[in-house]
Amino acid sequence: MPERGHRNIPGSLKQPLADFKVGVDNAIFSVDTERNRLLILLVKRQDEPFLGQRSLPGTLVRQGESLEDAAYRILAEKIRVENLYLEQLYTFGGPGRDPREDATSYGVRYLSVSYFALVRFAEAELIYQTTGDVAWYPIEDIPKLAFDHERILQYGYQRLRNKLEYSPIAFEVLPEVFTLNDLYQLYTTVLGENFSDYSNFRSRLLKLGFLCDTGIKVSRGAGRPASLYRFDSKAFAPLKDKPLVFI
Amino acid sequence: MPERGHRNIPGSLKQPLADFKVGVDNAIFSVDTERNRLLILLVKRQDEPFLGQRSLPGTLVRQGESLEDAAYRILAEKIRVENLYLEQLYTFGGPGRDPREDATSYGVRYLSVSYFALVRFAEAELIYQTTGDVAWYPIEDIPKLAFDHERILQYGYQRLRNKLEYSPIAFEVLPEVFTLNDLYQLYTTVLGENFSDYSNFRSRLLKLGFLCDTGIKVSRGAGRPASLYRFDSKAFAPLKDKPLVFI
DNA sequence: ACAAAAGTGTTTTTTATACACCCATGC
DNA sequence: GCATGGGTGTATAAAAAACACTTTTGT
Repeated sequence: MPERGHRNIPGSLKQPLADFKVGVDNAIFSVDTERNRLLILLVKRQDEPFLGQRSLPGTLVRQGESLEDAAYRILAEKIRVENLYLEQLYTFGGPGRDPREDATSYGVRYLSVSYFALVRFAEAELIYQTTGDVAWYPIEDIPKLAFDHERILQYGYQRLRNKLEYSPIAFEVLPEVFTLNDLYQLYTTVLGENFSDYSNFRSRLLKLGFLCDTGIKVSRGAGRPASLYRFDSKAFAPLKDKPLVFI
Repeated sequence: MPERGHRNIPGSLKQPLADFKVGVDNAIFSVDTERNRLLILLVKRQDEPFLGQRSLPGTLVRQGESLEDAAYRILAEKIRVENLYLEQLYTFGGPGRDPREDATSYGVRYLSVSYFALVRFAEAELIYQTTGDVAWYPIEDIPKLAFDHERILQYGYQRLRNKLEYSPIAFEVLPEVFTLNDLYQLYTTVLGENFSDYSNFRSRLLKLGFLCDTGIKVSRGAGRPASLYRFDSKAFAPLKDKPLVFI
């Protein structure tokens, strides 16, 4: 998703360097397996610009702070969570992406390094300053967002779907033990209903050998009780860096 | 490849914002199909810090210039090329990654947005200021690089191998028409000898249906003349966004 | 007993892998 | 005519996809 435009700057053989503030914006995803919904965390902006509008949780990088530090800091301000997966997403830095930039006088620029995160929904606890300033939104029902955050969100959604197919991020976000149906629900919620048959999904994953049956059965309403499984990261290690597909 | 460390800043509840200069560094790859070598473009630094040392071609972003603009600008300063593939790679921005930063006084920070590029070797023409300031280096024989550029290079190399497997970047970098052996050589050079049998590689690619035989034969020394093929981007379009593997 | 959810197995189709072999040219 | 690289085909193994069926629970 490259940034286009601005290929030619009028009359600038030795334009002076731009000064930047660097922001970090997080696309934090979560899967509500109960209601089968993919959720994204949005905040209501408390400052100008875009005051009152929704945006991804973001912050500006402070002195002495790394990009990832800043990503963790803003995450921790909005949500309490034990388990999460976080990685860098993309950097958006074209001129004019932030209204605080003065278009004419070449003032300070605002660059955004975006991060992608996946958190465990059940244990995630939102931190409110005022009610409604932080909330989960289902991915199919996103309001208009501040800045270029819709683009970041779409980019993150794409990343989530890709990652799910070839890396074990699902286990970062499921409880310690889970049923194979929990796992399947997570996949269907993100990738859609017809990504795979349950029984094929099941046998493929078990054959890979990094899910171990705890022997414990759990009954959820009617039907036969399901086995609880655990992700065995030791057994997974040799599969790392292999061309691996889960679905 | 997340950046670690600096999780806790001593006594900083409201540290002031950091000011940044933003650099763009390009990992520009090329494949010399004649000599079967994967090459990376390096420059000899003309300024402090790391004066005289090799580095990826990089530049600082100027006023009014987008990140991608800057990437194209520095590329165009070092190399003349008609066809290329370019995409953003990763952003490195931890404190202390550039010696120009004053570690104690919290001066301006230097952030690097890296770009990955693949260019057509045969038509790429290096632009010298002084002889030897720009040169191709085989990937197995890289000197010590300035800044954290070794890390960027490794990250780019990984990206190249991944991209080659599931996206048609090879055709951006091959001549307009090419033999299937040219294509195969390119793949083996980047991915290693035993990634696939030639005849299987061949039939898989032809079955995908986006390579069309021009009918023209070309003879290279001894042996039966080979057909020249052309990449048909129209025929490829429907395969886009499909889980597609070339090798 | 029967619906509901879990789990197993079987059949068919497709794809991957490893080769053997034929073809057209230069020398 | 034979070495050299180009190109085709086949036999086997493995994986993907579709789906029928059994098991164990709650009601």
